[in-house]
Amino acid sequence: MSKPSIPEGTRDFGPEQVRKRNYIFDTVRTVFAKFGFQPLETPAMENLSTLTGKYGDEGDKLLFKILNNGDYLSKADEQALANRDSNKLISSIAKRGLRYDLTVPFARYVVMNRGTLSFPFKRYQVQPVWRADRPQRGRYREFFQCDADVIGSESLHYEAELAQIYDEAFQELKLPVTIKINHRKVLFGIAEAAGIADKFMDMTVAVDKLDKVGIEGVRKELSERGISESAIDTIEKILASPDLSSLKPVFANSPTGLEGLDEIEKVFKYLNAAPLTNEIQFDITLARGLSYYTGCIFEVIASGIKMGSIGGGGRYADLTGVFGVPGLSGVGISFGADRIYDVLEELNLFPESLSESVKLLLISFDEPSFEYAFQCATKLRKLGVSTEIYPDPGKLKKQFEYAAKRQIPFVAIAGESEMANGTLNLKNQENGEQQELTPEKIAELLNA
RNA sequence: GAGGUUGUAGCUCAGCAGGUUAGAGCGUCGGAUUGUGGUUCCGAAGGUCGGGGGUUCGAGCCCCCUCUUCCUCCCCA
Repeated sequence: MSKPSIPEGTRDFGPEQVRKRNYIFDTVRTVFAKFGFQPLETPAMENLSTLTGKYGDEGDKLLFKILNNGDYLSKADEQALANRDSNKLISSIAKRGLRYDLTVPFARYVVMNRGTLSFPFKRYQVQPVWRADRPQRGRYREFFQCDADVIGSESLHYEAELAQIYDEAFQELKLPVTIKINHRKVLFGIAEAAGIADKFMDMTVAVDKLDKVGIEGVRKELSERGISESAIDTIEKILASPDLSSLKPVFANSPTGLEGLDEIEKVFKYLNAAPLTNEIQFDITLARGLSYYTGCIFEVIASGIKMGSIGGGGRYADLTGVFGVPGLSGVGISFGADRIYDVLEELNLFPESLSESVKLLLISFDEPSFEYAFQCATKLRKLGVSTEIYPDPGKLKKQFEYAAKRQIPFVAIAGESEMANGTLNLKNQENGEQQELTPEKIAELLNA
């Protein structure tokens, strides 16, 4: 028997970690609810047909597939098996997969329940997703996303509201961030202005790396992707003027690009009326999520720390279309809870109060006083005090040490004299003050 | 998925061209202290040296495979 282990890229969460994670989830959920989003949960596994083809070729590779139950090989594609063609074999031996994000399952849900939903439908969802990526810092194979999406409206004020949600949530978490915004039509506008609309994808992938590899790196990659020198020069010129108004003349011949600029301007107009705490900036190099985004796109970066994006989102004009219901435009954002956790931990931003679990520990000397303490514990819990009783009566030193290690703020001694008086000797572990009180008085004091 | 990297006590790490019973600090447990904690002192427990195979008289150390960690690419939260 070998030592037990857990799969690559997964983690256990101890009591302290769960408390901290819940702090993030609760914060985000509260903000979502305040903006009128309703909770939704979907299964960990989806039919593979729901998931494949939604995230691009890369995404399909990163999907976890679930092997069919039973004698799955009896129904396997003989030819694919003989040819060792894994890709072709999959559909015949796996019909389900683990969810890769929350947006596609949401779209699937909307389509299945379109008859009963009233639009625009706003939902939030906090659940784990799985990706067969190679794990790294801030990158896990199982991680939680906290999504808020609204489907069934093209109103740009939702883009502004989602930016406000980011702003408010990170303000609550005391984590300074930069919210980046761009528009896929603006990206398309660049390609159009450079006369390489057919190479739009290649251009976007390259341009996205500007802050990482610099302009020379981008030029090199554009060139490698078969884009002409003159087009590259145009692109460079556009990238060098990443100001909304200065882009308008450049996009004179790109109606799509102008449309994108207009939409971003409108979002900014809404936001100007109610300034955000965190910085929001237009970033013309921001690409992300090419699979289904069509309008505004967002990304959130934590300030002052090296970590990938901790949030992202955007508008997808027709995600439900692939499930047979076209014409429903949606927009949504996602919080990467695990990365936010890592950042908060590294910057020491979790509140102290999270470590406090039980408020009171009862300790005793012998069987009679233990029985008395047990009764007191029952009474105190009824009065709303989270109480624990030390299981082995006897040496006080040991029991006090337990309280100290567990960081329990109050200890109450149940001894002979206390038993006689119907009281407990309550000690404040922080300042050492001690007083003899009835359980009722103690509850009153600790609940205050 | 490609390349690199890491793995010794619960935790952080030592370890000698390959040479007998693998060490330290912290933590844990017991005692000094039989109604009072995070200090001090004393003592103890705890290791298939990630796992499997190989080379060797002999492997924690060398070779192969595998798992895991972190990193770069890809991509993303």
